[in-house]
Amino acid sequence: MKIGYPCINLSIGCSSNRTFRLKSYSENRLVDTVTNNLHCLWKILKFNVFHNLLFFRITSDIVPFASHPICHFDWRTFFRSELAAIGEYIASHDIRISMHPGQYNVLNSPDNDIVNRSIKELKYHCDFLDALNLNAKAKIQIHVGGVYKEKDRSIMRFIKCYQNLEKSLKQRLVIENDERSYTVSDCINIHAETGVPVLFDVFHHNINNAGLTNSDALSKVIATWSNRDGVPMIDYSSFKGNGLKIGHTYSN
DNA sequence: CCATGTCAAGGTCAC
DNA sequence: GTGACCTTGACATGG
Repeated sequence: MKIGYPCINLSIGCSSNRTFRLKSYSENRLVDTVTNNLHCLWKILKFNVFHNLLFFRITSDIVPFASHPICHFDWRTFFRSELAAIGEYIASHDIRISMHPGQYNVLNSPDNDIVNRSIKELKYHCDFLDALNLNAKAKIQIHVGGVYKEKDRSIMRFIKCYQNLEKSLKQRLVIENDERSYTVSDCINIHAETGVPVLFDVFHHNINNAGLTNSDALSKVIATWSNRDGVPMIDYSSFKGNGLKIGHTYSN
């Protein structure tokens, strides 16, 4: 089993999440920021290897505004050698990688523009992992999306959209149960139609479990991961007594 | 220099 | 109907 954490390392004094305001966008600003972010990512990964933390979620901010219409910069070519070097380090130390695009990615929205923007953003994540030359075990985790007061049809829209995604993206995409709308059981049903692996978020499940125990949920989600997808990923986080969220760990 | 309002984006719920 | 919340930090403005 591998254990890790998402995005931010509080111990080494750099951030791979650095970004800037859209208003201050420029190519120079982007290059500066991505240079910093990749450099810091590299430091984080080395720190992680030293501490035997072989699972890491790379921040979506690693290339700010990558899928925004304002960005025409070919960052994959510009940073080719750095990206390849980081990818090689990841592969040689057998580090497991995930990414988790934010809540604005909604593949089942009734609004086509929102769906298309979401696909573009997911493609950026896919491009980044591709640029690291990582195999299909490096995953992109998303939630199913909105309910729109018609859950069955909303699930159908997700399935249709997923089926029409290009293969390279489908190979990396996994869905995660959320705390409100789509439970593990819902995700398992979507898996049955699409084959998409289900990432088990224990914390969300304990808020909204639809009568399924942790251990039943666990055995069901594990079965959705094939050899090509790698060891199943689990998202585990906890609350401090006062209700503040104190952190995440992940295992796989 | 520091405090604090705001940041690309959607959906849901409390009020 | 408005605003807080979501993975949370960090940018950017005004003092």
